[in-house]
Parts: sequence; C-alpha cells; structure tokens
Amino acid sequence: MTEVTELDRVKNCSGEYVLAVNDTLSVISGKWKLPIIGSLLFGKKRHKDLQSSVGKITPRMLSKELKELELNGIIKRTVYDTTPVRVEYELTESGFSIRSVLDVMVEWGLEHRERVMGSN
Amino acid sequence: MTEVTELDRVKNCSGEYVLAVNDTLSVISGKWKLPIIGSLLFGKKRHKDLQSSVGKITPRMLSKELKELELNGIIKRTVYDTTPVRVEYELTESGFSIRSVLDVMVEWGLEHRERVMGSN
DNA sequence: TATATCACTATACTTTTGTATAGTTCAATA
DNA sequence: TATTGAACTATACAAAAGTATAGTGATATA
Repeated sequence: MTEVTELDRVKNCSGEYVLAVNDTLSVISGKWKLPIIGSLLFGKKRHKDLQSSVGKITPRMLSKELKELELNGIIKRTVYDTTPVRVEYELTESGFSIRSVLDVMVEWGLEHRERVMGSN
Repeated sequence: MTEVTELDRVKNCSGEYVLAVNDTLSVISGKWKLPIIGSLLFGKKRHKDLQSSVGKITPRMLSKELKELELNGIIKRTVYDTTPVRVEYELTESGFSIRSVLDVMVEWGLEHRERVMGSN
C-alpha cells in the first residue's frame, strides 16, 4: 500500500513529468504521424497503399515519417524477397497501445469544445 | 444501451478521429506550452514569475504562448489596475482538466520505454 | 528630472519542418 | 533492348517555429 511506483514519482516531479509527456508527444508529432498510425490501425500496409490512403503526402515525407515511427518502436517494417520488392508496415504492440492515449485525447477534445461552445 | 454518442461516432470514423486528436494536440504543441501549464498547475502566476519558473524562455515566446493558450481557453488572463501594472495567469477548468490527458501520456510513455528497453 | 519596475512589442535573424519535382535501383517481363 | 513497378533517395526550395537583442509606455519613487 505504501509502495511508490515510478509513475507516482514522475507525476509528482514537474520536471520529469514534462519530459515524460514530451517523450509521448514526440512520437505522434509531425504532420503525417497520426494519419499513418490511423491507417495502420486497420491492418498492415505497403508503401504505395499508405501513399494513397494517407492523403497527399510525398514519398519523401512518407519515408521520413515511417523511419521515425520505426525508430520509435511504433511500427515494424518487413521486406519480402519478391520482384518488385514488397515492403510492409504494421503497428507494434506499442503502436496499437497508443490508441488508448489517442482515445483520451479525442474525449478531452470533444469535452473541451463543449465547454468553450457552451459559454458563448 | 443502444445510444450512439458523439464519442462513439468519432471513434469509428478515422478522418474525424484524427481531426479531434489534432485539436487536442494543437493545444499542447509548441516548445513551451507544457512547461507553462505545468507551472500554472501549482497556482496563478505573473508574467515575470513564469519567466523565471519556465526556464530560459524569451518574453516574446512567453507572450506568444500565453496568448495562444488564452485563445484556446486553457488559461485566463487578469489585469490589475496597480502601478506597475500586474497581470496574472491561471488555468481554466479546461486547463486543469487537460491534466488527465497528460497523465495518460506519462503512463504510456513509461510503459513504452519499458517495452522498448525490455527487448534489447 | 532621472531611474526603476512591469508587461510586454519590434526587428532581424536561425533552425526546423514540410513541399515540389525529378532521379535511382532492382529484376521481370514485352 | 526498352519498359515497367515498387520503394525509395536527391536536390532545391518555402513556410513555420523559435531565438537574440533591444526598445516602448505607463507610473511611481529618489
């Protein structure tokens, strides 16, 4: 009952708290990260599939964002030895689990809009 | 039991979902938003107090970020008719409530770090 | 009259982030 | 041999975000 977890510790230290939030924030920041994650929630996709489903992203940006997401452990990249080569991207466990964060953000966003609209 | 709320609706529509997340994201994005909110969680503060508690932010950036936070309904600005003039900033209800979002982000961030560290 | 305090604002940058457009590599097919 | 398709990469540029440094306006006190 008196155990202090890492979580309790961080929540009570304003500096580390901000750092931890920023860690999460950096994973989903960038113009195309959310659309990409959103698209991959429906299943694994290839580069060209993402290009059409994500909007008018250029291949350069798509590569860049995918590379960052992979580095951050959000997606997994698999290369198949076919011709032409096939590369598939899919969410990792962390990738799927971040959905709970996004859900909370959607909820707050809608509540906040109500509060702001309600008092005009 | 069969009622479909706004929330359910948005969660099932990938486009609107991303938009709603981005709404929330835009409120806390910017290099100094989190430190400012973090500082105001401890109580109302004046411009100069924030300037010292938030780090090495310039007055220009502090004004800019405060203005955006006010526009977004996260903080309330009060001017007192003293000399020299006194201006106080404090969190609104939305400002305080966003802490629940930040808490979830901290939790995910720590779990994610465990997962990534655990598999090296 | 000069100085100090507070809450900014102005101007001119630098850095980061994103866009536009074209080109590369590989092997398989026409 | 030329073309195709997938998955990128290269180069140059534009826009957004952030920094550095100095200055303003109001008023009260020395």
